[in-house]
This record gives sequence, C-alpha cells and structure tokens, in this order.
Amino acid sequence: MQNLKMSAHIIHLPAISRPNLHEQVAQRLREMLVEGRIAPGAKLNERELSEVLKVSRTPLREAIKRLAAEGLVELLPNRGAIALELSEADVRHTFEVIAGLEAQSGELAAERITEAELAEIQALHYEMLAAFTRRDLPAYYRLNSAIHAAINTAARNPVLSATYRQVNARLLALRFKSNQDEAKWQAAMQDHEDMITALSRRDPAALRAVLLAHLFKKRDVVMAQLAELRSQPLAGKGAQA
Amino acid sequence: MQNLKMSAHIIHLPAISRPNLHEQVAQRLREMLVEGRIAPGAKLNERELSEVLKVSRTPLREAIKRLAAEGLVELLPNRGAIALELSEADVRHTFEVIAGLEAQSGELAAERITEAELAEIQALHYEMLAAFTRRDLPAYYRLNSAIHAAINTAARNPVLSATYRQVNARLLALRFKSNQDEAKWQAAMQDHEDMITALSRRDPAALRAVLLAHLFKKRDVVMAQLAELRSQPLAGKGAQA
DNA sequence: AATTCTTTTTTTGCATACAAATTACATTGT
DNA sequence: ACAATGTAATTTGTATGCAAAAAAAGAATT
Repeated sequence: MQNLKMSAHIIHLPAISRPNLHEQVAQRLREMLVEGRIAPGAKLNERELSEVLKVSRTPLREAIKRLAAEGLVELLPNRGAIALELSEADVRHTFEVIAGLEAQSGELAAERITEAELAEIQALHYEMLAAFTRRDLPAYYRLNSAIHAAINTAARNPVLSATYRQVNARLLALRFKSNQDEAKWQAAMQDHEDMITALSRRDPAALRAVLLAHLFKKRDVVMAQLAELRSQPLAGKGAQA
Repeated sequence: MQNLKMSAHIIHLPAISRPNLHEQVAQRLREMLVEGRIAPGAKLNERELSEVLKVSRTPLREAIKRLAAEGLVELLPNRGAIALELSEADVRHTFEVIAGLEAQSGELAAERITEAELAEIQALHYEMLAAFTRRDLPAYYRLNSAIHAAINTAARNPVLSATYRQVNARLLALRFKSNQDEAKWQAAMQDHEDMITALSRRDPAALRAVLLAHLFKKRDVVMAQLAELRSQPLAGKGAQA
C-alpha cells in the first residue's frame, strides 16, 4: 500500500483500459448471446468459437467461465457450455428479483437524486415521449433503458447497480424482441410519468410502488409473448454467425 | 433431448457429481478467501497457488476468472488478481443490497411457506435460543444462517437465492469475526422472535419490516467493528496457508 | 544519499500439446 | 429392421512452453 513513492503531482489515472484478450472475448460472447447469435440452449463449441473469434482456446475458456458465473451460460461437466435457456419459471423468478432490485433502486434514488440528475431523467423522458409518438420502437427501448440506468445511478449504490446489471443481462436476449401492443405501451408511458412525479416529490414509497407495478406488467408482457412464441415450435436451435 | 432411449426402469440419477478440477479449485479458493487464509488485498500468485493446490495454472486461472465474476477477487490487467478488499462504503452498499434481497425473500416466504417449513424454522429458532442461552457463538452463527437460508428456501425463488448467496459471499470474510455485545445480541434474538411471528401470521409486510431493521442493525454492528479494527493498523497483508 | 536508468528476475497472458471423456459411427447379432 | 456393442473421431480438460509485461535488483549519475 505505501510502497508507491511517486511524485505527488503526477496524476495516477486508473490505467487506460487495455482489456485482456479474455475480457474482450467475454464481451463479444455476451453480445452474441444477447443478440441471439448464439441461440438459447445452443452449445458453445470451443474449436468453432476460437476460429470465429481468432483466439486460442485458453482465453476463450476463461471467458466462458466468467459468463458461467454471471449466469449467461450453463456449464455441463465434460460437455462444455450451453447458452442459458430460460424456462417460464426462470423468467418469472428472474423478473421477481429484477422487480425487487429496481424497486429498491427507486427508493434510494428518490432519497438521493440531485436536481441535475432529475432534470436529465426528465429530458430523457421527453425524448422517450417523442419516440413513443413516432412509434419508434428501437429509440423507445434505448431511452427506456437509459432512464432505468439513470435511476440506478441516482441510487448511488454501485453494488446494487452491478447486481441489477448481472441479473438483467439474462433477460436481455428475451426482451430484445419484446414488442408490446398499443394499450400496454400507453400504460407503460403512464407508469413513466408516475415515476418522474414520485422522483420529483422525493417519495421513495411511491416510486417503489410504481416500479414494482411497472415491472410486473413488463413481466406479464414478456411471458405472454414467450408462451405464444413457444406454442409454435418454429425450431431454431443452435444458431451461429 | 429425446435421444436417450434408455430402459424406463433405469433410474436416471442427475449424474454423480464428479466436479472438474477448475470447479474444485474455485471452491477451495472460496473457502480460503472466506476463512481469511487469503487476506483481503492479498495477491493471488498463480505459481504459488498452483503448487499449494497441486494443479497446473490453467484450471487455476479459470477458477480465478469465475471468482472475479462472483466479485470475490479483483482482476488487475497484467497484474493478476487480488482478494476483494471492502472499503467502508463497499460494506455499506453491500448491506443495503443484502437487506433488500432478504426483505424480499421474507415477503415471498410469508406468502409461500408451508406448515412443515414453518415448523422447521421454529425448531431452528429454539435451537438458537439454546445457543444464545449458553452464549455459544459458533452454534449461534450456524443456526442464524440456517434460519436465513430456510427463509430463502421458503421464498421459492432460486434466482433470488442464488443472487443473495453471491452478494452475501463477499461479506462472509467480514462477519466471520463479528462478535456482538450483549445488548445487541439480545435485540437480534428479539428480531428473530418477530420474524417467526410475522411468518406464522403470513404477514409479508411485517416480515419485510423486521428483516430490514434486523439487517441494518447487523450492518451497524459490522461497520462499527470494522472501523475499530481498522483504526488499529495491526498490519496483516498477504496471508497464506 | 537519493534518484534515475539499466539489467535481471519474476509473473502474467496466450498458444499449443497431450490426455481423458464424450459423441458419432459402423459392425454384429438377433 | 432394430438394438447392442465396440471402435473411430470429435471435443473437452489439463499441463506445459514461450512471449510480453511488470516487479525487483543493481549500477550509474547527479
């Protein structure tokens, strides 16, 4: 700890990010999993992936172990890894946790948010209103998660943020496609209005309630779509680049 | 999926656990970290550890990558890994998350617990009362975490349980030593009484409130001890077997 | 004596090689 | 034709080797 006898005026930057190969591989794999380029349940063939990503199996395997700990892939002893496949129960359980984390995030944010942060969320909300008016779904999703991320930041708890991100990552592959109907979409917008209101009133309990309700609606939408999707067995295992 | 055309009367056990080397190594490292045999902030030397654990560096490195994702070690690019070192803020943030998770666990448990589970928790509680009466700290801790684990189980949400375990693991190294004073201990016992009451009444809100209060007290105890411990810089970096 | 520069040593990161296990395939027998 | 069994091929798991980076040690300079 005190073995750094560096001139005090030299600013010690937190080391410019020169990510190691296994880090980069983990990031790429995360993308591939979220974007569905590796389908749920599909096997992660090491030789194949190391050819695609142009790395040897060593950093690839290290990355896969990370993703296993993050819950994005499942490790089968002596049989490699498969992309996370969520049962309906899994989705339900995951949303339950997400709802709790986000509700807590909201509570804390309502206590700790600064005026500047609130203004920024307000701005994002208006942008989202614009996207909603244009029925611009990609923009809507982008802004939606930006707002939730901003609330998370305002909660001033990095552990909570990290936990949320990790659990939420498992759902990203699902929600990617989640396309809501008009009435539900409108209701979601109303929820967002209520969030802003609760935030600006610094009312933790209210924000908690809004977020819980919001998340449960989201869960129902996703699970309904999932059930529909799975009733038509349109195959599609084992996708790759 | 349906390529197992096995005689139906052969019971298909879930594959006897023959954990891979990297799994075993991860487990061993977890123990060493929790038990403080690797001190917070200490470097994990790969050569050294591979000699101690009698494995090559490859599975060792894979295990370390897992632990990094679990938040038990920190990865420094090109400089290996160090055991997680929690600042006071980290401890505060982690307890905040733990409190939220445990509160939710309680809410769900109050809704979903069976009579049998409730009876078992009741039994554990009496055992804990015995341990408290004898001032048997190790038994107290064992029963305490058994009760919290039982509540977690009763919540019937594996994702929540797993998330809780992962975040809680980061605190285990700290709480290992946490030794409370008489008044605090008595208060903790009262909290546990209240938990049982709320559970048997199937009152989610009450259990939530009790657990939140309980966890915040625990946090204060741990942080006070931590502050005291750190005011006396009794060295102790870089422990090993 | 302290600091900076150079050299040496150690340590991490990645690739490859080999061993063990699993999977796919062909052969055999019924 | 079908199941069962044995063999080959593929794939995962582990060890080792080599290169690059960081840390440590030593020499030179101010």
